[in-house]
Amino acid sequence: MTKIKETSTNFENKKLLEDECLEVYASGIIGGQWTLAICCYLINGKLRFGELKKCMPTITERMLTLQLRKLEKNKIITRTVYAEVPPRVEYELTAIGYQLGTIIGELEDWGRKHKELMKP
Amino acid sequence: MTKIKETSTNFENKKLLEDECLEVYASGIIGGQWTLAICCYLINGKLRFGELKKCMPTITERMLTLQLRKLEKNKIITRTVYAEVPPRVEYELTAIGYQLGTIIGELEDWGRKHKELMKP
DNA sequence: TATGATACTATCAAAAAGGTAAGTAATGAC
DNA sequence: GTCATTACTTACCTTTTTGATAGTATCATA
Repeated sequence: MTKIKETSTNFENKKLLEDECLEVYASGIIGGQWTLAICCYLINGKLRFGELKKCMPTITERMLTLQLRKLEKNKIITRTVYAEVPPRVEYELTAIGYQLGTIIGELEDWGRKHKELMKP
Repeated sequence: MTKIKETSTNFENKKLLEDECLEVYASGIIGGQWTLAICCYLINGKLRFGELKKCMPTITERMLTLQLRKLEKNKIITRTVYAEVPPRVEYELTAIGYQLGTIIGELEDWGRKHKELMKP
């Protein structure tokens, strides 16, 4: 998750697919390794950087930052900085972010069924 | 998409997240670059390898094979080989595969809204 | 005998994603 | 003056995913 090379075949392919396939487009936005997890925690209300980190003890600060930036850029969350020391920054889902709730619920149900199916 | 290193931190992190978060688990299964697209085409009925390829002209045969194998391993699709020459292989969604229909629909709706929102 | 169709495999290289570790800025508490 | 706190940033490295290209098997047809 650094800069992407806008000349790669990979980049072209992604763009083409997302252009003609809204579900691929959507999954590209919420599809990062930690993205959905972050949204899950935020769906219960805003959280600070450090609180999110505590929710996901294995994420590195770098990754958390990158994911949050990406989510912010995609208008899934808002970022509010309070001019205090030490700094306080709060993250909250936007309207369209909260609308992921349904999808998250569906994924959860489907995931449960699927996991059950794969058990034996 | 070849063999994974089961000792990497990355692998550990994924496993942990998927263990405690069913939506992350689910998104891991349908989250590949071409996975959802394949499912979308299959949702209208079974297709042959070559037909899928025609649906997605930019996918390489290697990638298509890899994705189909992964989907098969995860019991999202079935693979039927007919003993003919030249060979004929058909892919079809399983029951749990077809149940992705709801999620795909939701993703589509959300994607449309989101795309609209990002326009200006 | 050569060609074509189909559904793959096998290598190798490139790109993207993720991890490690160290450093920064501001300020209040000690 | 040193330390702790918080939310990062930076540089570098490893792992994972994806792409490019060429090759395989089988038989029917030309």
